[in-house]
Amino acid sequence: MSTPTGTDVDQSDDQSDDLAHLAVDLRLACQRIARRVRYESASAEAAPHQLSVLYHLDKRPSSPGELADVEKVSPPSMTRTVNGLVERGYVSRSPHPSDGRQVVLTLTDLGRQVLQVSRARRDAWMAVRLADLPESDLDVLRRATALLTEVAGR
Amino acid sequence: MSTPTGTDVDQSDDQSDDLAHLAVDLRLACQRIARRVRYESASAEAAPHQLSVLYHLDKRPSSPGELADVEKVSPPSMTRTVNGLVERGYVSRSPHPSDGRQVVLTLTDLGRQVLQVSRARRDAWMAVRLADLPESDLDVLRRATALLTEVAGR
DNA sequence: TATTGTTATACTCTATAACTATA
DNA sequence: TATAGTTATAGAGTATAACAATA
Repeated sequence: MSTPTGTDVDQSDDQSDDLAHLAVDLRLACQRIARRVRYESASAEAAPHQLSVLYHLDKRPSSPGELADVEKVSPPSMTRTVNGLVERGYVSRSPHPSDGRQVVLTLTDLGRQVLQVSRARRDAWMAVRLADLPESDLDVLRRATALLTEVAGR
Repeated sequence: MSTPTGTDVDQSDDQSDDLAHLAVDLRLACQRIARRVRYESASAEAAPHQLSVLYHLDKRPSSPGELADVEKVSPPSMTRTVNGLVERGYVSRSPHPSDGRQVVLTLTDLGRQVLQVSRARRDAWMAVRLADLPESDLDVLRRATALLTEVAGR
């Protein structure tokens, strides 16, 4: 009763050819990576949810409503987040050219700098770890990346 | 200016043999998986951080302090989380046999049930997706899982 | 009347500091 | 005096409801 099926993943797992076991192990591995990355890329300049908005605005200027949709957050929450970014000078508000109700949010140069620093620090962690691996392992990870992206997308 | 270095990962990436590119793509893939899993396994019975504690207690009874360490959370936060779990009847407090200062937290039968349901729902999502893949892909993912676990652990 | 965005208010999770009990 | 845990208090982030401005 106290040692159920799929939890004991930390130990070496001889029976990992089972699909369910792979699902559990793979999920755990991805979650650990995500957690580490989040931890390693923590930034004094901007919190994770703020960075996420900056990343989006780097792709294109957007309205608060669009950001709320994309980030799966309520409009008031996004207003609050955006306020913080505007106060710090990372984002600027401007009126929508044709629709007076809307607001256009744009990344400032300072915001772009913050993004660049954060991006560098975040990716450095993973890159350093990959650098230790032999080419054969890297190849496995390359193919796995494509598969994981597929799996996550559906 | 608005299309910097490492962001354009969503597009097909012909030059993905580059280590830095792999780092970015792999990170993104893991983050997407983690996000999806979190979304898919959301439970009315217990919030993510509560489930995380239940998972740990399923491995072995622990003290609040140990849980706070493992979960990288402050002791007061863990007290609060544990209180919620005790109130719901998922966890029971008992005195430490030799050290009167410590408290031993144990998963109750009800807690184990909650865990089981959550686990089933969470893993179902990933397992269903993996079931579609050919054996060769599964093999890649098996090897990648081991590598990712290694990478995340260091 | 519908939509976009903001303000008002409340709830949850988190943290630091102070306190109690035991070692 | 140091350690384990809790309580007190405050600070982020989020949500729903109500409101203002525009379409």
